[in-house]
Amino acid sequence: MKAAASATPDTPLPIPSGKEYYERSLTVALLRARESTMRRFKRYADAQDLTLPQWRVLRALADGVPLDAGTLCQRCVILPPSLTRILRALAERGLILQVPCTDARRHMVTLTEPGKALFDELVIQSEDSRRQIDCAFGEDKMQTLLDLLNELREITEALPDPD
Amino acid sequence: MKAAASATPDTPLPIPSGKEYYERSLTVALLRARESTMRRFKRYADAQDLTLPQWRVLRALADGVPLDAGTLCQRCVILPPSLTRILRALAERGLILQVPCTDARRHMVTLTEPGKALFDELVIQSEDSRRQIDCAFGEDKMQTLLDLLNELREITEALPDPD
DNA sequence: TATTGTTATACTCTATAACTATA
DNA sequence: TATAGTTATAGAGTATAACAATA
Repeated sequence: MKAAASATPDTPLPIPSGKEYYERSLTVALLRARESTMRRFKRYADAQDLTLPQWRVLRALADGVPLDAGTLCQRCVILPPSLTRILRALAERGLILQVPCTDARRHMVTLTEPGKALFDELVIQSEDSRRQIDCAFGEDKMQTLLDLLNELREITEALPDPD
Repeated sequence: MKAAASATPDTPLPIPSGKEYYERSLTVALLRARESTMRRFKRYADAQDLTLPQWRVLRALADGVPLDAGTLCQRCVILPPSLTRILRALAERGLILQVPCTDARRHMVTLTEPGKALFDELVIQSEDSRRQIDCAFGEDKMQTLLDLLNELREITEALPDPD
């Protein structure tokens, strides 16, 4: 089988055997790491009838600072049409509230008291799972990983657009 | 607002301001890092009329070792019903082929020659984007990140099931 | 009887384009 | 005219349960 392109096309890189090669893909490693950790948290969202994107929105608003739809789309990795539905669902449950904005185009929202309470409840309920992963992996490594992930994102976002 | 639970409930942790708090979530950091990097690769999949899950399946089979549906589900983070559709679509395009297995229950597949060729083409086409991210982030850090991600996954999967 | 996949079904998210309202 | 969101619509993935075939 043909190998991956290399700096010098005359010396193609061999593709190593299965697991080894497959784990070298960054995006796959990110996906699998997320799946294995997220799986442990999803049941808390389920118990509160929240989808994971909905939980991300609550988390993004958790410190009480109102945010507009565009910022929420970016931070929560949700496309605008999805966010529209999510904001409507959360508002119907009384978990968030639209707040006026000088720019009337912007859809600015903030957590209500019940919304804050629900998020705090989720944090408390999931704390054991979080700590379990933290301990098994090591707090130092976890901090290193978080820093690397955020740095990778910032650097990648700063790269010139491929379009 | 109430803060996150802590080891000693009497001293609740304060929730720091927005970006700071939000970036402390592992699963969100994983999602955002994946989004920012994946975005650069998706167009290559689009150009070949492949969805990202389909691309993962090709990648998992790239070294030529046939795999069964269960293994593919795990490695590619795809649920069985989705994989059934994906395998059917890839087989209809002649990119994969079912191979006989002593256990007739198992759906074992391997890449065809056109399948290998298409995957190799994708690797070549996306090589520049991969190298661009690698250089901007640093090869050493990238290797560290990959190792941490795979280790986190292995450790988390080994934890006792929360169910 | 347990395991491996497939089918059925409902829901959510993804993605693009067209549209509305505001700046 | 440009920007921020919403609506419309099609398609793909998510998730559960029920089912079929094989071990």
